[in-house]
Amino acid sequence: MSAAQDHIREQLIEARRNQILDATAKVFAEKGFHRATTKEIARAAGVSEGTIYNYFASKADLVVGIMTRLAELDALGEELAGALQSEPREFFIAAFRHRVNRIRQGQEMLQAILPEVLTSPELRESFYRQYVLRIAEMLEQYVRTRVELGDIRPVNVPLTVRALQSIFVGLFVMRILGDEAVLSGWDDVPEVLATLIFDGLCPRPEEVAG
Amino acid sequence: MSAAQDHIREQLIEARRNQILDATAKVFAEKGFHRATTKEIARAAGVSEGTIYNYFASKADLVVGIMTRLAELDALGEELAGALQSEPREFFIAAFRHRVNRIRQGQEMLQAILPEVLTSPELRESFYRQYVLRIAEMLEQYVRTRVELGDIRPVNVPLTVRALQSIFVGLFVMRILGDEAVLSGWDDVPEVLATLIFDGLCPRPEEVAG
Amino acid sequence: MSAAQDHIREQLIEARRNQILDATAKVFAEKGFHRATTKEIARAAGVSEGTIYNYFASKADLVVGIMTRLAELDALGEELAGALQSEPREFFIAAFRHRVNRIRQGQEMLQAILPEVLTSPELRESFYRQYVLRIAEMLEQYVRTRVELGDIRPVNVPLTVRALQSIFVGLFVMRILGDEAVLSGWDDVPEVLATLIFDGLCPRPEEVAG
Amino acid sequence: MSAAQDHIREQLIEARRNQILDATAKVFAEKGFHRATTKEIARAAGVSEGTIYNYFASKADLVVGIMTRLAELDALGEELAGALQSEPREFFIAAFRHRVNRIRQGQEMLQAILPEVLTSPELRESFYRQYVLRIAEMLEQYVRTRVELGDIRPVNVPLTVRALQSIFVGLFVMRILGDEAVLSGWDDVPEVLATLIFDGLCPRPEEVAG
DNA sequence: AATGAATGAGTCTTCATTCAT
DNA sequence: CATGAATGAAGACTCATTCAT
Repeated sequence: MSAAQDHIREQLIEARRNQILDATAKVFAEKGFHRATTKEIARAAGVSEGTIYNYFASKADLVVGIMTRLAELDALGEELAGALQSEPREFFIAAFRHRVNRIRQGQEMLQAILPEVLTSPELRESFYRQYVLRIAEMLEQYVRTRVELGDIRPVNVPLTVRALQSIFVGLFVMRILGDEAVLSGWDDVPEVLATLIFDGLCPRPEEVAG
Repeated sequence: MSAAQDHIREQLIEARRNQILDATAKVFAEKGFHRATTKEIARAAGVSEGTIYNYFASKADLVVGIMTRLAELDALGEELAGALQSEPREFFIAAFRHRVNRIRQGQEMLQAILPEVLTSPELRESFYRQYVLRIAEMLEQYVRTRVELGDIRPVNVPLTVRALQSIFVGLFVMRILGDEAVLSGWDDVPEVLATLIFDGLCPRPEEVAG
Repeated sequence: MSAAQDHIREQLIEARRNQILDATAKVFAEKGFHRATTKEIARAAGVSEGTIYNYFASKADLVVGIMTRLAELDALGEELAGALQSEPREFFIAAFRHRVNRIRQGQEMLQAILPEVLTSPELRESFYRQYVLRIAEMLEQYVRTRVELGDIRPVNVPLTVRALQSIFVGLFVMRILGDEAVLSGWDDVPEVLATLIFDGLCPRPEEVAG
Repeated sequence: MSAAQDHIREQLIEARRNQILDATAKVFAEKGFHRATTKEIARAAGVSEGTIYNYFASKADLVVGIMTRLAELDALGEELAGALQSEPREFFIAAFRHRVNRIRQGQEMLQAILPEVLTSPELRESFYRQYVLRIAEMLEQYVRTRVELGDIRPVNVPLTVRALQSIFVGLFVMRILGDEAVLSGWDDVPEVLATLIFDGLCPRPEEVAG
C-alpha cells in the first residue's frame, strides 16, 4: 500500500509539475524569460508563487524543466532509428515529416526557451547536446552509410548534416518571426524540402528530355 | 564655418555612438540583453553611464541601434542585385559566400540582438522586415525568373526561398551553440551548400554512369 | 469563514496602509516630497521598500493616499451641516473651532502634501474639489440664506466665502512658516476671527456710546 | 572710462541674471522646482546650462534669486509707511489694493517659489523674515496705535494682523488652485475685504434702522 | 503541501554640476 | 564669457525568493 501511495504521490507531483510548466511555457513564449514574472506564471498555472518553488528550485530551473520535457516528448531518436533502413528519399521525407510535426507541437515550449538557451552558456551546452549533437551524429552515420552504398552522392557529411538540421532551426525561427509563407505553407514543408535537398534545384537532363 | 563645425560635430556624434554600440554588442553577445547592465556597457565603452543616455534613449534603444547598424553594414541587397544576372550555380555560390562572410563579420552584433529580437514583438517585426522579407522577395523574384527560363526546376518558390534563408539562420544558431563542425568548416559552407541545394543529394545517372 | 478571513485580511491591509501613510506624512512634512526617499519612508514605517509598493502604486500615490485619508478624517461637511441652523455668530465660532482643530490634527499630513499639491496639476484639481470647492459651496449657501434673512449684511458672497476659507489656508501656511504669534495663539484664533469677521474692526457707535 | 565700463558690465550682468530668472520663474511656476530641469530653464532663457552656473551658484540659488527679486520689486514697506497716516478704512483699502496688485504682478514668481519655500527650512526662515514678519510688525504697530486712538476696536493685535496677512496668502493659494471666483473677482477683492474686515458681517443697528 | 506578504538586492534612468574648448 | 558633452551619484521601482501561517 505504501508503494501504491508513493505511486499516487509521484503522479500528483508530476501532474503539478506539468501544470506549472505548461503555464510557464505559455508565459515565456509570450513575454520571454526575463519579462515573465513568477507571479504571472503562478496566476497562469492557478497556483501561488510559493508553490512553484515547491516544485522547482528557481525560475531558471523552469527552463530546464521545459527542456527536459521537450526531450521526453521528443522521440526522434527512435523514429529516426526506425527509418534508418529506408531508402534515402523515403527516409528524408519521413524524417522531415517528423520534424515538422514536432516543431508544430513543441512550438510554444521551444519558443519559450530558445532565446534563453542562446543566451546562457550552460543551457546552450545542455541544449546542444540533447537536441543537436545527438541527432547530428545519427544523421551523419546514416548519410555516411548511404554515401558508401552509392545512394547519396559523396558530400561533406558533417556540414551537409548541419545544413539539414539548420533548415529546421531556421524555419522555426521564421515561424517565431511570423513569416506568412512558412506559417501557412507548413504542411508542404516536408515535400518541398525533400525535393530541394534530394533532387536539387538544377533541372535534370533526363527530366528535360522527358 | 558653421557648416563645417556641424559636420565635425556629426562625425563626433557618430563616432561616439559607434563606440558605445561596439561595447554594447560585445556585452550583449556575452551576457544577453537582460543580464548586461548599463554600468557594464559603460565600462566596456570607456564612458560613463550618463553618456550612454546622451546618445541612446534607453537600453532597449541600444538593440535598435545595433540592428540599424547591421542593416547599414549589410549591402546584400546591392550585391545580390549585381549577381542576379549570373547563372544559377554562380549566383548561389556568390550569394552563399556573401552571407557566410556577413555572418562571420556580424556575428557579435547578431548574437547580441537575436534572442531579444525573438522575444520582443516590435523588434521581431522590425527585424523581419529589414532582414528577412526584403531578401526573401528578391530571391523569390530571381528564382521565379529562372524557373521560367528553365534554369531551375519548378518548385514551390516561397517555401524554397524560405528554406534557403533558413539554412543561414540555422547555421548562425549552430555557431552560437558552439557546434564544432560548423565553426571549423565555415569556409567550406558556400560550396557544400551549393552542391546540396543545386545538385541535391541524389546521385545523377550520368554521374553514376561516368 | 472565508468571509471572516476576508474581513481580517482587509483590516490588516488597512492597518498596513495606515502604518505606511503615517510614516510617509512624517517624512514628507519634514523633507518634502522630493527630498524624501522611499528608503527613508520604509525605515520610518518599519517595513521594507518593497512592502510600500505592495500597498501603493508609486511614491506619488502616497500623496493621494494621504489626501484620501485627510478627506476621510474630515467630517466638516456633517458638522457644518449640523451648525447650519445656528445663528451666524454661533455658527462661525463653531465652524472656526472646527477648522482650527482639524488643522492642528492634520497639520503633519497637510504640510506633507500641500507643496506637492500646489505643484502638480492633477493633485491640484483633486485637492481643490475635495477640500475647497465643496466647503465653499456649503458656506455660500449658508451665507446667502442668512443675507436674505437679514442676519448678515449684503456682501459679495463668493468672494467673502473665499476670504473666509483663505484665512485658514493662510494661517496654516503661517504655521508652516513657524510664526510664533500664530503657533502660540492658536487656541484664541476662533474667537479672534469671530470678532474680526463678524463685528469688524470699526468700533460701533453704540459700543462707543456704552 | 574704467568706471563706465564697469557700470556697463554690471548692467549686462544684471540683465543676464534677470533673463535667467524670468525663465526660471516661468518654468518653476509650471512644473515646480524639482520637476524643472536646468536644461529646460536654459532653453527657456535662451542660454546654455553652463551659463546659468556663471550667474547662479546652484539650482537652489535660483530660488533665492527669485525671492530677492520679489523683495526688490516689493515696495510695500514704503507704500504702507506712506499710508500709515490715513484713517483706517482708507488705509486698509489702500493696503489691500496694493497687495492685490502685487500678487497679480508677482504671481508667477511667487508660485514658482512658494512650494519650495514651504519645504526648505532655510528658505522658510528667509521668506518669513522678508515677507511676513516685517509687514506683520508694521501692521501691528499701526493697529496698536489706532486702537489706542479709538479708531479700531480693541482686538488681539498679533492674531488679527496675522489673520489679515493670511487672507492674502490664502487667496494667492486659491489662485494657484484655479478657483474661478477668486480669479475672476480679483479686482473686487480690496473692497470686499474692506467691508468684511472693517465693517464685519453683522448688520449694524443704524443700518437696519436706515 | 499551499499560500502570499515581506523582503531588499539590483538596475535603469535622471539630472545638477563641471570643465575643456 | 558661453557652450554643451561628460559625469556619476542618487533614487524609484521590480521581482525572484523566503518563510510563517
